[in-house]
Amino acid sequence: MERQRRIPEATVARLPVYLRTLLDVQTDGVTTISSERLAELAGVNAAKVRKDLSYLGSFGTRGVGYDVDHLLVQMSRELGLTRDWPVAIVGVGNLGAALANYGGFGDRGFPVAALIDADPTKVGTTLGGHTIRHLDDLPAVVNELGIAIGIIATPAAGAQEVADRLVAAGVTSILNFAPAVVTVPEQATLRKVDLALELQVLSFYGQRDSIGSSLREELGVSAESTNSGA
Amino acid sequence: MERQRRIPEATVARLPVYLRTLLDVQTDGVTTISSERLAELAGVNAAKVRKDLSYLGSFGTRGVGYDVDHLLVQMSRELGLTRDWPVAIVGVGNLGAALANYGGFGDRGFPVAALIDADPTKVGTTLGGHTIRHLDDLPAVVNELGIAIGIIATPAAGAQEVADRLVAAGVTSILNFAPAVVTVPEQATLRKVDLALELQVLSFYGQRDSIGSSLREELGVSAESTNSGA
DNA sequence: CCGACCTTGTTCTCTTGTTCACAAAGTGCC
DNA sequence: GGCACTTTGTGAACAAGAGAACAAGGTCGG
Repeated sequence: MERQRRIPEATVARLPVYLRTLLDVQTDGVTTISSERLAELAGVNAAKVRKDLSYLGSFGTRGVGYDVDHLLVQMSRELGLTRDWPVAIVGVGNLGAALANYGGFGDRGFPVAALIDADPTKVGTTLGGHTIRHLDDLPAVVNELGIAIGIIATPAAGAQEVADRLVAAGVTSILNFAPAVVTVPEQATLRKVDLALELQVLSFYGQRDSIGSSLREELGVSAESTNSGA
Repeated sequence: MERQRRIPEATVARLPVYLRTLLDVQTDGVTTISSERLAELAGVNAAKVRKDLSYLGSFGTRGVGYDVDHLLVQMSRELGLTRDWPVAIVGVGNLGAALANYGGFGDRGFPVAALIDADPTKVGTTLGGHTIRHLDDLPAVVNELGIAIGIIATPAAGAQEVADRLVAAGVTSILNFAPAVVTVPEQATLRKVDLALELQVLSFYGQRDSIGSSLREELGVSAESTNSGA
């Protein structure tokens, strides 16, 4: 009987939410948690929680719930959080600098290990304890520091080239902040954070609501409406 | 024959990508574009592009393609980008300050109109041309400045309260950067940007790849692997 | 004016994801 | 030890989304 190790993408994206929730309740001294409670705290459906957790092969106890510590161990292991993943930030402009200074990464297993930029006037300067290296040095930097994840924080125009260079240097996990469509070969994993997109989506639903409410004002009808996201 | 005005959520999230792509090609002087080409530039499937665009009721011309200008007008209208959406950033820490200074919002119809914080030592100070106001002033600020969108950039602990206050003040579009689960009433729209989550998802797939490649090394097999996101 | 060619719009099928509902399994009181 | 109660794990129904395929509609050269 072979282990069914194919975790759906949607589930993978929820595991970090469960993880964070579990860390919270663990801090509060909770040792056991039901799918119902976890669902409530994580903002999802209880059945979904159970199904998601079942992919981990992690067993809860019927009539009781899940052991928080055990679940955390399983989940951390599955997510690969038992080791550090050194991150390189490419593009030290406004956003890149903010990310470099953020600091919220290191304690969570994603230490910022390198800052990269293509601007010669920036190269050599220091930020948050790191000397900015030139984009051309990327392969060396990746090698020296064991970079596992690349964060693209360049303007849109440079994003694809940076992605290509990252992949060429052996970095197969990339997080793109640039407002541009970037593609990577199948071996690599790319995720994106797109501020403008998020705002425009909000605009879309906001407009709906506005139309709705002005209509409602006119008609004197009570509200009812859209929800999405989180 | 009633207009079929229900645009799927997945489509809504792609419209901004098409929009950006179309603006790019428009700059290059392109006046007509086929679904095939648009799909290539936007990194999606051509059939998906056609289906998405058909929701706009926007007609292309068979044998020719879509008129870029016309498509842009339709799309901007549908996304509600014909007006400005003043944004309030709540939480002027590292991230909040970076967002305030970013500036990439204003020119795209999302002017940062207010900065809010709960820390009395920050209130009254100026950043990027805005005086930081106290969280308690939120209702007044929203009213005065016509705030349409709230960005939560506080620590996790304060996020839910800020969301509640935003909604209470009449802001129904919220973008949450705090690493916390936040819920809003149905009338409101919430979207989230979760750095830690993205990195952990990359970690998950990265680990797979690593396992895969060490396995491949051992076995001398050629590569094949996971891709997700963008 | 016709025919070859192109590209859209849409239907159909398949896959992925969500939710319900319930049997199986364990706890703890009496 | 047995029984009432709780909660998991999962099968099955349902919903949403992706992609292939193709007919309908339009262009353009001759």
